[in-house]
Amino acid sequence: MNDHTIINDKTIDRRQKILEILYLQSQVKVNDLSKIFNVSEVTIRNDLSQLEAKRMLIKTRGGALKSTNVGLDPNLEIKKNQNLKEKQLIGIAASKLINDGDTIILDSGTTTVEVAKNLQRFNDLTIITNALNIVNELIQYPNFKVIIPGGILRRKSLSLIGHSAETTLRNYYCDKIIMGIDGIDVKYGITTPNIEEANLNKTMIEISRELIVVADSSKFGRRSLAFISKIDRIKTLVTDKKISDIDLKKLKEAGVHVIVV
Amino acid sequence: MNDHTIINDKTIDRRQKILEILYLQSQVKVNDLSKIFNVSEVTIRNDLSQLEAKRMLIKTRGGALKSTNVGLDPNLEIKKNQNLKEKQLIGIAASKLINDGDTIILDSGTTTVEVAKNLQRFNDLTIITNALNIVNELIQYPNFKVIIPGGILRRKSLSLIGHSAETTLRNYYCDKIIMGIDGIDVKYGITTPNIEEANLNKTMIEISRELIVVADSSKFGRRSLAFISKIDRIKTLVTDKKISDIDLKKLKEAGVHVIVV
DNA sequence: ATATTAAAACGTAAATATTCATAAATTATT
DNA sequence: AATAATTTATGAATATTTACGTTTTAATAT
Repeated sequence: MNDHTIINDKTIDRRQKILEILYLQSQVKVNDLSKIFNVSEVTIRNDLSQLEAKRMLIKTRGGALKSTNVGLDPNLEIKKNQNLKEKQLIGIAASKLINDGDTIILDSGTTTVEVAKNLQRFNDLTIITNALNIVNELIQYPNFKVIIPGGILRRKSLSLIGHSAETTLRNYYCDKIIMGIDGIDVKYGITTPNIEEANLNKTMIEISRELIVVADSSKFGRRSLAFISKIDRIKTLVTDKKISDIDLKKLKEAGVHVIVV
Repeated sequence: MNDHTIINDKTIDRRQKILEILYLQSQVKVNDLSKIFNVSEVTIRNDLSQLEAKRMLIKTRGGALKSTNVGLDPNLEIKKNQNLKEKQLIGIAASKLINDGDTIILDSGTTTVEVAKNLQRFNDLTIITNALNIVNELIQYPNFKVIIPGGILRRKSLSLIGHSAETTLRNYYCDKIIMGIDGIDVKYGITTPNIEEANLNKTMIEISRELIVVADSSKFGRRSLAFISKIDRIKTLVTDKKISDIDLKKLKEAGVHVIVV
């Protein structure tokens, strides 16, 4: 496959790269890796054994395959980017639903970050967000008014939650809310794993005229702990083309405008 | 680890340079650094351990990698920062004024960031801050309760200001506020260039039992636009040894406890 | 189909090299 | 003199390669 060698004497770094290659190509071979990193095959086997012991891959004869339960390991940055391309397309499409002058809420989440990255064309937006990684993106737009309701830091989602956040939010009324969610089920509605986050989301929806949901197709059929809203409250849903025909049909029946990218 | 470690100039310089090299090259090796700085590998390993404890890098066998910082803007750390060495020493000294269990306000500013970097030894702190770069540091301490009053983003200081911030703040009462300022004059008091920021600072002082000011010596004799407080409200001031004897004398006469690093 | 066989991949162990953690001794620094 | 910072020294842990015998695979002959 690839002849040229990467010079690298860092064991940990090599193992990280092995994982990256594995995630790009779904499988790796011992002899390939040996050539790529310019180390003996025994070393590569040793690497694969170590990684297998940490359940980050499954060894096979001649190489290794992706682990099935990698999703359980929160440290894997790689997984975060798995549907990145879909999320980027969704982000671009969702940004087109915004008009200059709008007041919008940008909810926390990796998909909504992609929306925040695509706001260059606007001159005048007021954006309310409780997610610090969204704020980080918004800093680049010098003219936007950025309002952070505040609250108690939730590290896992880098968002601010709690009673005071909800109280502050009720002082505002918005044109649109763009919300990322953890699960969407055409029957049960949209859900998220954290109860407090769900409460905040409910408040956000209440103070917004229009609910836009961004969700890649992997979120469909998934049902998380905390309920946020029924499907028919959604005005527009932006997702990718891997959505099933059945889901698509049911969404349209519920009056949801679906944009597929 | 020692709670009362005082770090000298050379060490701080070397560690800062290690970080700079790390950010330029994405990885550093123990043996390279040992040659570059002409110190033993044990010293370098010690440096890397200290920096890892502050979540500024990740140690690997043979060296270190960039921290997979989940925070907001890791590259800003290396940004040019005047009097950095003094501020680092002030930050370490000021952190010793905090007790486990305290509720404190950490104001925005480059010196207060240095305080936030030195809170490893605490198990239980509640920290109220309106500065996003401070929050960025606080993310690393999993047990601290971090409260952000919220407000409108002021990009220049990465802080949140406005009426709602002040309203929310008045719900709290704190043991200590650690405040960074722009100017301090023994006659006129402490000042800052932004009026809204000054208003917020006044509120912060009102809800705090104890005012601690951190200010490197370059701030003395400087008078900014907006007044924050008189000198005698300050309980403790932490500054560096370039402070003049006259200033030092007058501060002590006003009842301010001065810590010189 | 079944047996045979060569190539590929494997595991294991021994030898070597690196890197590490630790503690005691030494050298600044205050 | 006391505290920090650093170095030296040492044994432990980890990483890597080479070597060698075994197992698996897959192609070929029976």
